[in-house]
Amino acid sequence: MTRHLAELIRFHRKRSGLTQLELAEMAGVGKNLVYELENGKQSVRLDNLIKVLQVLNVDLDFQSPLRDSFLKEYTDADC
Amino acid sequence: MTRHLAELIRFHRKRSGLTQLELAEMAGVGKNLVYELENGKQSVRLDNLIKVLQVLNVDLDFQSPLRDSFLKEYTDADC
DNA sequence: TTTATATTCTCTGTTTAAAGGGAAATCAAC
DNA sequence: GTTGATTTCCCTTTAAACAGAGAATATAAA
Repeated sequence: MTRHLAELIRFHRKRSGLTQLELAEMAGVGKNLVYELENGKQSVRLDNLIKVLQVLNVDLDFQSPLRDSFLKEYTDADC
Repeated sequence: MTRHLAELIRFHRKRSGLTQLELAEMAGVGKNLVYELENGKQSVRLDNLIKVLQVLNVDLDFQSPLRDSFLKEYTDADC
């Protein structure tokens, strides 16, 4: 799953014609972090990951197996 | 966006009938981390976030605006 | 009310992510 | 081959994430 993330980042970076260093600078993170992201490091900080993904125009979202219809009605209640 | 994440975690935790402490123990993280997640802390570690989301049966995925058809043909090439 | 439970929010020590530098290794084009 | 660019991987330092404990503040039920 994070192997997938690593490949995704490298894929989109290359597709954007950026080097690791360029991506790092655009994202405002260190060059080593981009290298580590592309090599499957799990324990990166979420905010740094998001900064990198934003440069690549990739956004992450959260999937629940619950039906939308159920979530909606559940949310309309208090909770 | 991370405000959204915070609410999402709290929502699914409550829906699961878990306390912050119980969720933390099931996920193998500290109780403070769950509290911080539910209060929008951005700089959490990705692996810890994933552990919490797994307990709640929420998975995260990555969305690219590129058409799947384009991605497929692009992947079939080298890159 | 009282009691129990949950959450909020502090503090402290340990661990480690991250940055920056640098050098070897890999890759590319010429 | 040579050259230049990129990536890999090392090191050191600094900042901060994290865990765990505890206390104060809700929250809710009896």
